[in-house]
Amino acid sequence: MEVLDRNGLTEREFLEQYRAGDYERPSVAADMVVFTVMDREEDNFHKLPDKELYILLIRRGGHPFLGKWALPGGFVQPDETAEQAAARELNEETGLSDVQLEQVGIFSDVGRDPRSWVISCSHMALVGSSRLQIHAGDDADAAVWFKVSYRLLREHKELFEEGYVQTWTYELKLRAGEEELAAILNRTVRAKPNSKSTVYSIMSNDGLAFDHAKIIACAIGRLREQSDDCEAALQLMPEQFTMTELQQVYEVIIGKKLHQADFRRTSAGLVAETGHYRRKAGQLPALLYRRSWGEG
Amino acid sequence: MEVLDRNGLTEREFLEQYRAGDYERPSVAADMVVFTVMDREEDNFHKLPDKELYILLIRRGGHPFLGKWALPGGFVQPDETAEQAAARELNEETGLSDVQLEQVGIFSDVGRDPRSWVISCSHMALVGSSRLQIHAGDDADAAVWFKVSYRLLREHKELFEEGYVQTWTYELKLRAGEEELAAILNRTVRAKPNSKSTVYSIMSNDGLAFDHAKIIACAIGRLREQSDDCEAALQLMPEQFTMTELQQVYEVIIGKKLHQADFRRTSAGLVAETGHYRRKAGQLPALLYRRSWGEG
DNA sequence: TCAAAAGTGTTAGGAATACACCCATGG
DNA sequence: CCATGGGTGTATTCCTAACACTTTTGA
Repeated sequence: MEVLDRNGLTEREFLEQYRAGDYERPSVAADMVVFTVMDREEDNFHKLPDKELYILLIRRGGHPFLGKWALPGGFVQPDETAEQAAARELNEETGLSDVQLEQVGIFSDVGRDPRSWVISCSHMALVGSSRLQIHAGDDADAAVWFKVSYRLLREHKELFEEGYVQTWTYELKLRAGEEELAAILNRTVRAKPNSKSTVYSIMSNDGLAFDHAKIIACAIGRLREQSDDCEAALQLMPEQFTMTELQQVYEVIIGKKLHQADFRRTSAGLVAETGHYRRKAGQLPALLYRRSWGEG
Repeated sequence: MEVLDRNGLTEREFLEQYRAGDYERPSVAADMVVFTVMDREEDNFHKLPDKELYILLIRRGGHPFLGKWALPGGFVQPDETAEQAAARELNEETGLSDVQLEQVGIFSDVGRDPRSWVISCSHMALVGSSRLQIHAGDDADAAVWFKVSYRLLREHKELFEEGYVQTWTYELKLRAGEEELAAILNRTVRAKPNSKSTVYSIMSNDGLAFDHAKIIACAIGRLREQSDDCEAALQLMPEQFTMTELQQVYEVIIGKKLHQADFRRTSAGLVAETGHYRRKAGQLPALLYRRSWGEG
């Protein structure tokens, strides 16, 4: 059935004569916060290596922010979705494919890119360290893993008659060799009877390009809050692992310690015994587990 | 300190000579799913009016999708964030301001707009029905509240060696007077050892423009899952309300019934008694409550 | 010998859930 | 009178956090 618009055109005729308006359009970048967890060297022969959270950054080779560090990413092209663009960029830069990408959000602050109008469509990904070594070095001249430290400095809450304003101040520190980047971020929640909004803002920033400190903070926040079970941790594990290793990775992700017995109980449904054991100096042999898709 | 790039330019010199590349750029639309809860007429003098969930749609007056219904929204402009654009559009179309806007996500499927490359940056908002009547009619010639029905039709899970695929099929029905829109949507989760992704897809669609059925489904899903307390419901309430009213609104949002005594216990910390009573025919007078920011 | 991890068991407290009541109202 | 909501009390189940304890290993 042909429907005519006010100019008497059918939809097909309309589309044929359609020319995109010449108003201004933004570039849309797909940026990525790629997380991994790696071991720290340990001296004590008894202790298992501690796990630490890392993200991938790339040193900028041109203006603006020349020499600063930025999230990997690139521009979305007309023949792909934002997710596909992120996956493509990740593959080009690290050789990785088949990783879970999750949207973090849109970052569209005015002036966030001094060159021109660029909106960032940010994603996060979790990549197991066992998969990393395979592809290291591709485009990795300037791509470096930075150890993440993200901690709450202070919290402030002010009550008003009709709501409240609560501010959390975080310190973000990223370290790789000599390089040390730091930023202070505020997360502000403004609650009124009919609205409640969360806003991140950068208070200080040393070494990170654009508003990427904000994107990283959002991603870490998301990582911590969304992980109510160890789903996320399981994505970072190799095929076989001990329960303690899984727990360590999970603890690094959510940023707090758990009790061993309880962790084993709650995550029992997500893993299965392999029957093999891992032997380590000075300790009891540990049963190796694998991911299980049991009856979920 | 002046850093020079490979062309010997300072950052300032670089930015002065910078011209945006002439590769293709998308238009970025800020679309909105505006929810409200309204009463249904009741015949029984004893019963309180039932609450029902509504969303706001606008009839398209031009190609493409002429005559179909679409989410309110508009294009993001260079001097505003995506959030601000959504707030501005909402204000222009309904007169509402000061509402909570939350990001639902980016929708960038290739070909989602037949005219040209348009990416939708979607938000959702909760608006109390008491605030609606004030501003009705502004631009509301074509803006209509549709009653929402969103229910699970079937669920399917298939296990593989290395993961599983789980699909939920939902029926989305929107009704306003004679107008009835319907869509069938699939939510598919693909889990593999190192990735887990959720994808929505439209199986059938009668009356909704673009991929807006998908956006609506995402927003409803978000609404239901995120609401672990009645925070969201409180945003829809007028200044004073009875606990039963609050419970009704909350039940409509999450799509299930709760027990009265338990609801009162769990939400006790979020409200405070006003001391006033509401009298209704055939019932005990009910204590009116207001929102409270107590010691949260 | 001993620090550290592997592994199992028990307990107390709190939240969620389910019922079971009684009260007041006005068509 | 009585359907309906207003409001309170209480038993039960479930989950979680916290603690306690034993075993094994190799430098």
